[in-house]
Amino acid sequence: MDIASIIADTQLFKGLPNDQIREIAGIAQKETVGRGGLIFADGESGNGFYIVAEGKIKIFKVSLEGKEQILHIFGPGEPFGEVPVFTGAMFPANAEALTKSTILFFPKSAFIRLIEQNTPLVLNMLGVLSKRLRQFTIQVEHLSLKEVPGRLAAYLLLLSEEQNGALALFLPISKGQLASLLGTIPETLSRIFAKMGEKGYISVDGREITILDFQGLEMLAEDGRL
Amino acid sequence: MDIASIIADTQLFKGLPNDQIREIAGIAQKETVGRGGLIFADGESGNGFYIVAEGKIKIFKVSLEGKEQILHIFGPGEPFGEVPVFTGAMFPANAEALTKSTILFFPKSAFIRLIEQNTPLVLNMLGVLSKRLRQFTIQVEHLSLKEVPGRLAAYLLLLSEEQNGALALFLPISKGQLASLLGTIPETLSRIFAKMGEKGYISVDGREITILDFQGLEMLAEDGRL
DNA sequence: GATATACCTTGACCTGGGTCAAATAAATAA
DNA sequence: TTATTTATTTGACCCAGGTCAAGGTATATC
Repeated sequence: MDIASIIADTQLFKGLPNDQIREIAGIAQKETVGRGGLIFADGESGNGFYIVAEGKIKIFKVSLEGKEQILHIFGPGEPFGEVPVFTGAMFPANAEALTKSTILFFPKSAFIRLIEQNTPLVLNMLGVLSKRLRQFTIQVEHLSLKEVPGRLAAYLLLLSEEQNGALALFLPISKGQLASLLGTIPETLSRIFAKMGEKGYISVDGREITILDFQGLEMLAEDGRL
Repeated sequence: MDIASIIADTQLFKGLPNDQIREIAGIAQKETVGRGGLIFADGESGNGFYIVAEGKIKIFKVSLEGKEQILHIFGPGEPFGEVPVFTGAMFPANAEALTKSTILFFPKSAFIRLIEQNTPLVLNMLGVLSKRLRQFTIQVEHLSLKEVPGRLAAYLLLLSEEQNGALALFLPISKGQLASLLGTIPETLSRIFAKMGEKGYISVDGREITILDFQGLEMLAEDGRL
């Protein structure tokens, strides 16, 4: 698959005329990373940003004790690592491939040159950043205003929504990764999955989750006591 | 003070030519809010964004049980409420004046028109959003990877840095607000202030904090055990 | 200056969820 | 398949920090 057709249906570049797309594709460099491969590290200086072409990339922080907190998991079409491009500062987190992945790298200088001539692109970029900002709002809200069962319930409802209302869900990431994404640890997540099963909210079979009590889950996500 | 001179030295509009500034000032509406006044509420649709001219505005979420989590506190020159302008979605949080404040409102339609003609403005806007994104990265990191003493230490160091290295600090917000900003409650914050005093890191007298052991605070902010 | 209204502190107590350890179960490699 | 690594679950235990309750101290209003 060539670069132009990959980027043509990303949030960031959609709606741009074909010649623009080709121009942008011209500055992108395709790269491959193996599972577990580090793409950039917290504190490194960035001279460009990325878009996922294939695979899954996690953005995360690590504490001194080695505990990890996932900030985002990005899939095909999603940009990441843009912060240094517009602030000049360092990457604020780490990026690592969760699976063997193909990514596109957009060098800062060439991209800034493009952006200076093109307003729809710029509005897309603003839209992407704003959406991400809103996601963070929700993440902070969950971390400090909800308990872990509430966060898990909210996550499952989000998954269901993404799969247009399906009740049979398949976790897109491992339970260990999910624990980190929810700001907890695998042991705790495991216990909560078990308890949500016992109480009849869901049934769990490996990565396959079936929602048995949608309304109940919604209540759990809201006021959170399991 | 007229609108043009207020906005001329904001992050967002600095560096723009004078006639541009005047044009932008033309679309802004000055408003006044009393202490405790609500500017917008979580879930409301936004048809514009704001810049603080005078006073202090807190952006926050509230849980069903009424616990509040401050996401940001913005002062003069700082924009807020921009997310709906670029996503079309609702405000993701509440905004309330902490003190009697003057704010400028920029209607969405007029602002989008401006942005479409002007690239330095657009790059400023991208810079502002990116910086805020980085702040959220840090906030999530603190909430899930640090304990409360570490967060407080990091906050005090940030304050010191903002007051170019001063060791005698004055809290810009009440301790209750600070508790919410750090993702905890006043009781816990109070105890931690007391303990940090006993251990000789700081001395506390109302809102006046003096840093006695800068290095110690840095260690506390890093690996966090008090 | 008195009275009301925040704001802050301290104590006693409890619980969500973390740590440590060990047993399975899956997944990947050989 | 078998071996080996990696992911998940379960149990026993513990502690940071939350809740509830009671004073204490500013700050504002009349």
